[in-house]
Amino acid sequence: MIQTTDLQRPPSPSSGAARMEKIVSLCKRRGFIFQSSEIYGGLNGCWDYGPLGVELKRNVKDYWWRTMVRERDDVVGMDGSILMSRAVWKASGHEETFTDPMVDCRTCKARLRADQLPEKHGAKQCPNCGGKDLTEPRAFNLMFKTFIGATEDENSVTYLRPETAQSIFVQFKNVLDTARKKLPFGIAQIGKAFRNEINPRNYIFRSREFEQMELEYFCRPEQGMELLEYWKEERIKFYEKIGLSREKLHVLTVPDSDRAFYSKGTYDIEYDFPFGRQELEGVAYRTDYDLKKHQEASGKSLDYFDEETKQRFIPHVIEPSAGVDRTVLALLCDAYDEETVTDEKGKSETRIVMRFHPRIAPVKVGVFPLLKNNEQLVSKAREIVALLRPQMNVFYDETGAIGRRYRRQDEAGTPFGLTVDFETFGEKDPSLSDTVTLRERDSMKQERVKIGDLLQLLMARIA
RNA sequence: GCGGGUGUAGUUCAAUGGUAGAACGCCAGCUUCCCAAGCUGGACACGAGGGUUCGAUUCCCUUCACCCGCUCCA
Repeated sequence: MIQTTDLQRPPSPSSGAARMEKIVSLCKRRGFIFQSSEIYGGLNGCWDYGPLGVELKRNVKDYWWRTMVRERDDVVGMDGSILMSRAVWKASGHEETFTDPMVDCRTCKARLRADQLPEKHGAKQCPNCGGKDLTEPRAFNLMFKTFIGATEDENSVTYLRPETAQSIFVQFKNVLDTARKKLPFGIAQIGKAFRNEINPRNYIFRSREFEQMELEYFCRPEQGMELLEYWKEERIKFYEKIGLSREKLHVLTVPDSDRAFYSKGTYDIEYDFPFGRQELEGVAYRTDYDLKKHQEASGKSLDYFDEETKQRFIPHVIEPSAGVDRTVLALLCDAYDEETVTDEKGKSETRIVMRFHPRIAPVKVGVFPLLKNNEQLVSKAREIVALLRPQMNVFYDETGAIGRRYRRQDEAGTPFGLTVDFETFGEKDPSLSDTVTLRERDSMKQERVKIGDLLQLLMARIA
């Protein structure tokens, strides 16, 4: 059998490592992402966003919020605290599930629950290989434990939230009472969550502090499966609209055996990262599990009364839960491109371009006076910056040759560049007065545009 | 957490048991400069701690971080 190139096949992790290194290097060099606490040697699993990274990330969150909350009648937002009563985590099952003492078998490397190890002749034994060389048991909980108040005792314990979802469930009644929504409706939230991962890996993909964009969409039980499909489709559209390649997006139907016991169906939306195909978002049908748990534990009714049918029941919920940082990483990986450009003299070089969709690009337009030592050029360029700045993120740059400034913006992923030159003042051709060069990032093509038309033209291309 | 690898400027690399070089990038200046041009000048690095040594960026130990493979992964 002849092996052919399969374009659908995810990239192999080995070839992806080199690509990831380039992306990581660019992110540092251009100010997208830095290692947390870097001057002290770094902190495992934590990352900081620099000037460009924070703009990119903010654009992702803003677009999510706009399309998931503001442009919909049936979704409202909230912003919960990161610290919550320990009772929340007891009720949700998080505290119990993740406090098992674990041991490692040094022989076969298996990780085992210390309380479930078989004993032989008084010694604990590995059920996999029979080995007796085991590490000391360690309490292993993915939640970061902390203490509230002055005393550090058992009564003051709580955790940093490992997911944002619980504050939505816990505030379900308050939102229902104040937002005057009828089923089906959703509550959305964007916020930080924390998990003490054993082994953070793959740059910002799995980190210990991360941000989630979650929607809990409440419905009648009989609507659940249909809405699960609906949200899966909506969420794929979202990733396409922020510019991710459709062919790198995949939907995994999570098999019954891998699903949480309370879930009646889960889809994972995956992306082909350079290090392999990995989850961006889970869309899970969580039934009435969460609200029921909190109703039981708190003793407060969390049911819904349907005026039309006179029925009282606990709503079911569909949860599209997306990772912000993972989405940013996917955008960075998708946008990164190298191309060979050859100038008139036949000299070839590599151009690195971040081909972000203009909608999420950190900077929308760069404005450049052709020369910085010419008062006329500089002040006109400043005027254009002032004109555009109220509507979009503009970057002004006057240092170095014009080509250099274009290339800098290529690496930042800025889709448009505007250059003020002597033609702007109609020196040679009066018909060109009050026009500037508009340079397009991806094609490097240039066109001449009237300053008066700039705002409208750029807004149309960015939207 | 286990095994392997790697830590030198912003980035990519070099050299060395005797106080670190380059390229690109960055900053300043000159040039009616449209795709990283040229010239001049400039700033910036041995991840951290300990040990051996007269002397350690170099050798050893520890630690931190990153990468790869396991493991883990609501």
